[in-house]
Amino acid sequence: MEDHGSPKLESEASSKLKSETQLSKKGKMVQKKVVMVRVGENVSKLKNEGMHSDFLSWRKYGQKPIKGSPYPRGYYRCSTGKGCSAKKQVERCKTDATMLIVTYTSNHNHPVPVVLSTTDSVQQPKESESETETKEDLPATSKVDDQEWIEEQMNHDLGINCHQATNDENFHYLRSPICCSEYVIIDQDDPFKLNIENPLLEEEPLCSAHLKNFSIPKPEELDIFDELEELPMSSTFLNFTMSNFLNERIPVAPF
DNA sequence: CGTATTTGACCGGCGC
DNA sequence: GCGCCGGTCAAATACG
Repeated sequence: MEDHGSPKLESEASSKLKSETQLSKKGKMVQKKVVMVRVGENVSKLKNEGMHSDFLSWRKYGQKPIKGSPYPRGYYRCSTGKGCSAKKQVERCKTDATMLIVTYTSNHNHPVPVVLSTTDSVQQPKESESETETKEDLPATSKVDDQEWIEEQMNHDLGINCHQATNDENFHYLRSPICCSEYVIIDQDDPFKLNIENPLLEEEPLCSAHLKNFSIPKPEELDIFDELEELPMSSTFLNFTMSNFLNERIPVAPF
């Protein structure tokens, strides 16, 4: 779809990922990771990054209105690797339109490109993941664009408050939710419940004040949110997604 | 023209 | 057993 002509001011502010393995309806153990991503007003702009915002190519194969939520849920399948069964679902939090709920299921059956900081290069993928990280599999369209865009966004939106991201070593952590505001761990059973109750939301993390400027949903913005195909993926989200999806490691910085 | 996205239809699981 | 709901498929459409 078309974006809404908004300037490149995407304002995702934070994300949090929870990963777990759970039994599917069929009794199979499936890995499921739920990420909440706080996005700002300009989510529509992110459409350009939506399909490869986590350095993978995601192909949308469905969208459904979800009971109890005013926003539809989008279904995406990894198209980076042939036959890759990795999927993700993207929906907007019914209680906070600025929050995106991204659920990852299945594993990638191909090397997952990681364009993270040098710190990530130290991390090793879990054996169970059966994934090897290389940067060779990067979609040509995302490799450069995302990096450039991420840096631009960080300098614009977060870097001011959270330090200037000027080198790779800082890259990862500077973009972490720890620095950059609200994030919520989603419970598989009732994500919205935790969204409301999570004390973290009330603690006003470091940069939340700044980020809230982007987070206050205005009526016209909510209209935009109705278009879930506009995938507001965040650079913060990228880092968490990639690092956790592969390594189950969340860098925790002291508050 | 090839590829990605949209969207209605279809299917299976679950609760009543 | 039936209806609801979530997830997937696939044809049509849009886009580069």
